Amino acid sequence: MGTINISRKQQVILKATELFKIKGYAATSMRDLANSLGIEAASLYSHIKSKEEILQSICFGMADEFTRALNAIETEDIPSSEKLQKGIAAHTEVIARDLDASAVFLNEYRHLSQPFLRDFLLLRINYINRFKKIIQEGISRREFKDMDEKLAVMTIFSSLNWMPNWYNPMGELDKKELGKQLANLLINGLNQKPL
Amino acid sequence: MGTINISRKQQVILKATELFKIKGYAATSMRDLANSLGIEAASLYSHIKSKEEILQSICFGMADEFTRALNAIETEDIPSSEKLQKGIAAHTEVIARDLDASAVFLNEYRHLSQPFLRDFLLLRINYINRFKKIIQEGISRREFKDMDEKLAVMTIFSSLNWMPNWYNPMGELDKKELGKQLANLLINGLNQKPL
DNA sequence: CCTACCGATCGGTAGG
DNA sequence: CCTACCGATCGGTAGG
Repeated sequence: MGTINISRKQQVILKATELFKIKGYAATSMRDLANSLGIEAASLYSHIKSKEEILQSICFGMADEFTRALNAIETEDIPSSEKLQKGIAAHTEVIARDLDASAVFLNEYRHLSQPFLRDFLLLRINYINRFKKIIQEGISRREFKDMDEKLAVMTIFSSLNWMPNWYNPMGELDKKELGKQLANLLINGLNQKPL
Repeated sequence: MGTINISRKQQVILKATELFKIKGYAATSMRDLANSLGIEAASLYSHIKSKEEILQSICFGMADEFTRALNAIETEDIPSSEKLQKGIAAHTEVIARDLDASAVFLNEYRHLSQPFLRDFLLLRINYINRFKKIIQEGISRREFKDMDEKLAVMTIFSSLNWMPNWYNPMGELDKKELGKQLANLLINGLNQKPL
């Protein structure tokens, strides 16, 4: 339970996150993971209880990050478009901070066993509903156009959640700028504003 | 090679598509597939050569559908926003026509072995670049706002490609309306137009 | 962190 | 489409 053990466990989880992203959870074996850490497969089990425990810690850890990022924004008394813009920026920030873990969170959660899968899906639906409320509010205030709410919220999430598949943090677009441009594109569209 | 064999092979691929979507390619065993067809695992091999052959036929079949849907649109002499709107509608139509195969195409292609993976990725990058050109054209004509092109094209694709995760063809939003609303949201944004 | 090993399951073949 | 079976690999344990 000393510092060394804790740190080693984190190394294991970090490397597993990387492999789960690249190959997928099911196609990543404990031997793959052990090899890329330079140890034997059996040795992993002095750090973690099971393969799934790693997936659980990634999925629920990220769920917690997303949830907390939204907490501050939700109750502010500002226009819906500003609230949405801040929500998008917060979500983008969490993803950009850890692209590998985000990819696993987004694509591999389905390999959680019960009751973890059920719990995870509840957290996710709650989070989505909080964004949905912001959009509904904006529509009822006639700030946003009157459109299918599910389509609007899913379009926003999909745009944000595809990021791990293309965003290069070393590229010319930095995290802050990315969040701003994404929010602007979704709220104001691709077309030039009329003068 | 009679009609019965061909039809049975299609049944196998159809059921495999469904399972690959739900459980993922790696986590779906040939015994899972055989069981859900009511036969023994070994019997599958009189219809298909290997597990991966199924994945190949799904991935390359869908790639072909997407490519062909775009062909007619590209060369029309119309405003960029109209071209983009038609491209989005065509892409949406292909996805909505087969949500399961689309999900496999989008998420499971990475389990293709070489040289299939390489070929697949080439087809995909070509397709994305065709959309990118439409956007670049619109920006240079000052029809679209001046923004990061990669971000714009990735945002559009992500919105379209998330559909298999949420769209219910039995719901209140029909395919045509979906394509229209998606294109409208991406091109004009969520905000109300100023009067 | 290792050696040695477990029962279960994998994709696939032989032969009918 | 089946029975019978293959070698390889899986996640994980015992014991040190």
